[in-house]
Amino acid sequence: MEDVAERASVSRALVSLVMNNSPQVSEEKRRSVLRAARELGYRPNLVARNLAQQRTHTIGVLVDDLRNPFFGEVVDGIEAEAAEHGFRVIILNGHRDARREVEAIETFLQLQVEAMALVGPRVAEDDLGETGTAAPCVIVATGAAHPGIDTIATDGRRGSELAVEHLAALGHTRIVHLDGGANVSAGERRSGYRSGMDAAGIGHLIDIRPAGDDETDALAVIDALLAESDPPTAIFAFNDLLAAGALNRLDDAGVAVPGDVSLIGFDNTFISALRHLSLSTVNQPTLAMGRLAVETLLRRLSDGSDGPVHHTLQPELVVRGTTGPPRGAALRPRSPAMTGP
Amino acid sequence: MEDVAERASVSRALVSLVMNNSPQVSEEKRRSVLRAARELGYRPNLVARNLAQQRTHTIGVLVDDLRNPFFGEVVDGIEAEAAEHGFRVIILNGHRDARREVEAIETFLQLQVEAMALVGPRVAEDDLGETGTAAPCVIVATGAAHPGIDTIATDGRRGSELAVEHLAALGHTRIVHLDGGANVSAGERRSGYRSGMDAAGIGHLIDIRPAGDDETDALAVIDALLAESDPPTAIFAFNDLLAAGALNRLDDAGVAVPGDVSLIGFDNTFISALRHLSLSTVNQPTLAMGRLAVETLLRRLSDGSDGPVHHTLQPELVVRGTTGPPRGAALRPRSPAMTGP
DNA sequence: ATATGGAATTAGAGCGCTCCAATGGTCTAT
DNA sequence: ATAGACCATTGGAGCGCTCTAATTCCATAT
Repeated sequence: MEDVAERASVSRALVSLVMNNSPQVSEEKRRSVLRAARELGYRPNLVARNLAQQRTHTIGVLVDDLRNPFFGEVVDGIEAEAAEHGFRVIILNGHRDARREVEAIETFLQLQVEAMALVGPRVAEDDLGETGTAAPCVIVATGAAHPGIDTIATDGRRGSELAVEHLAALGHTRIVHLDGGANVSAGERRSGYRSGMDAAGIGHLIDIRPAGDDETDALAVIDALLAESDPPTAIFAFNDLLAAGALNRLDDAGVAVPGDVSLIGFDNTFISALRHLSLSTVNQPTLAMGRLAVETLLRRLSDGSDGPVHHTLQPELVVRGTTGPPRGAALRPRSPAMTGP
Repeated sequence: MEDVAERASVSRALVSLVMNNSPQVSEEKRRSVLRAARELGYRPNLVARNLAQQRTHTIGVLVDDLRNPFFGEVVDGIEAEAAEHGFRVIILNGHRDARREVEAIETFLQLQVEAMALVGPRVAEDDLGETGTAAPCVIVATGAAHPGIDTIATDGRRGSELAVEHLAALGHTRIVHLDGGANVSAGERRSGYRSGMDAAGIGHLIDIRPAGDDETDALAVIDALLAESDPPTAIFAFNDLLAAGALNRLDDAGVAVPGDVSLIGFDNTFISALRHLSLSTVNQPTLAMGRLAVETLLRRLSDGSDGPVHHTLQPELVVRGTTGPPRGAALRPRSPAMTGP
């Protein structure tokens, strides 16, 4: 910078003004500074600038798992919105591990990010400690478990209800839920399953099986289900990956989907849209979630307003090829109105 | 830091030594500094440290597309290796767009990263300009197109040959290649397809159809193929996503896979492993690629050695459920030795 | 001519840290 | 007792930039 100033025969301060394209610098000097900069291959040092400004214009984004396309979509939304407001985004990987998440958050703070978005974190609110308050922080996609922090989430309860309603409307009653296990969103979806079953008048048939959130987690549960004397006619899986795993296993076992058993997932990742899988599922508005996350952070940044804000977006049912009426449903009346001879 | 020093009644310099856990500080002072730091909630400012040290211990990783699980796996390898060598990794998203990639690289340089790994970049070598030299830089997964820069890649040519060999050995001759289009790796895989066909003695049947690198890119091509009078008995797709799209379409059209047509992809993403798709494919050692990328960068960092290095890893054939002998192959001799009555 | 205001430019302190050279202290060898 | 070696500790300059307040310059008003 020194060199640029000298070559353009101006002061360092002027170079700074030009680099931040301040309006109050004469066209003439601006040109000569820019030329000098180009000739010298000058590149502003953001580290120094950040230190001097005491601002980084940076939002830290913690992603639970880079392999899960769902998170990629949310991050796309975050980046788009951040860019529109002059913020840069840097991404750190949580590796599906609460400990590494805490490390990543600490790194963000040391790097002086101005705000953080945690996408699908696994860390419990208590383990966040004062960390959550050291900079504005929003949790995306795993809302319910974090009452004390701003959150953006799809209504997992409602989403589950939609899934169950759909299955019940098709005539299913033996509907099993493959539970998300340790995943933070599991509780919410489970409770939605419960209330959905109750609402459909089949609360006495509630049947929850611990599984997980990964395609491999489905194998054992499906095997167990198939071995039972009265296997379910429909399965509601915690998420798409789990559903995909279940589909594998059902297929292996020669069980027709949706002929013998209907299957529905959650998330509407592009995987479920692959027509060969053609998985019925519940959509989360990923892009909107990302954008809303940034809006929320910016609001916190401008006014240090009060209590935590929880945004809940509405899920949507996506019916594809893995759900249908139970075998023999055509013979059974589906509603009282159709009971006649 | 000032405050911590005062509270522990030592100098600022000593606090610095403790924070970098230098060995030459007495146990007593160390303790009291750490206690003071804890009590004050002191957190070192990495921005300041980076500026003072003129080092950031950071590697910038540019990812082509956060939605593609393949890249996530490579990044996992990069992070693991980087961490072992005391480097932090920050990730920027290229959004499948060469312009945004160049911006991201510029950002990395301004942020003073010490090295960069570009994972699956779309930018051409020429458009990188002096950028590639401003810091050690390695290109991962799209080797062939960048002769002037260090690269880590799977041998796409060999991988394609493996795929074609496999199909030919099953008895296929009408093998069509769905080309990757604008994707930088397309050329290499195409040429492997060619040489594979030649080697199998069916060079005269070479048939390349422009498609793309995304599941949606397959639709039109498959429709066109099926409408022809002599449709292929086997398809080799540029990558798994494209293959998945093709599978969708074939399925829709009532074409049995592998009964009527065999299908093989490239990348071995977890999608292909979903047993319901059960896509035969060519594996790339993603983790190893990531680790090797970092090793290469570190080597450049330590000795400013000479010309560009190109690491080529070996691909592996992964046979799953979408490839089999062509219909009626049992009736046709597969090799001269079996021609007898 | 002198004062007044505004715009363009600059000097210089300061951001939070590291690192060098210098300091004081303790120990051993002469 | 003195020199030398060695250790823990410290002062202060400096990393590359920004930002405030001060300065210069010019046009306009008095």
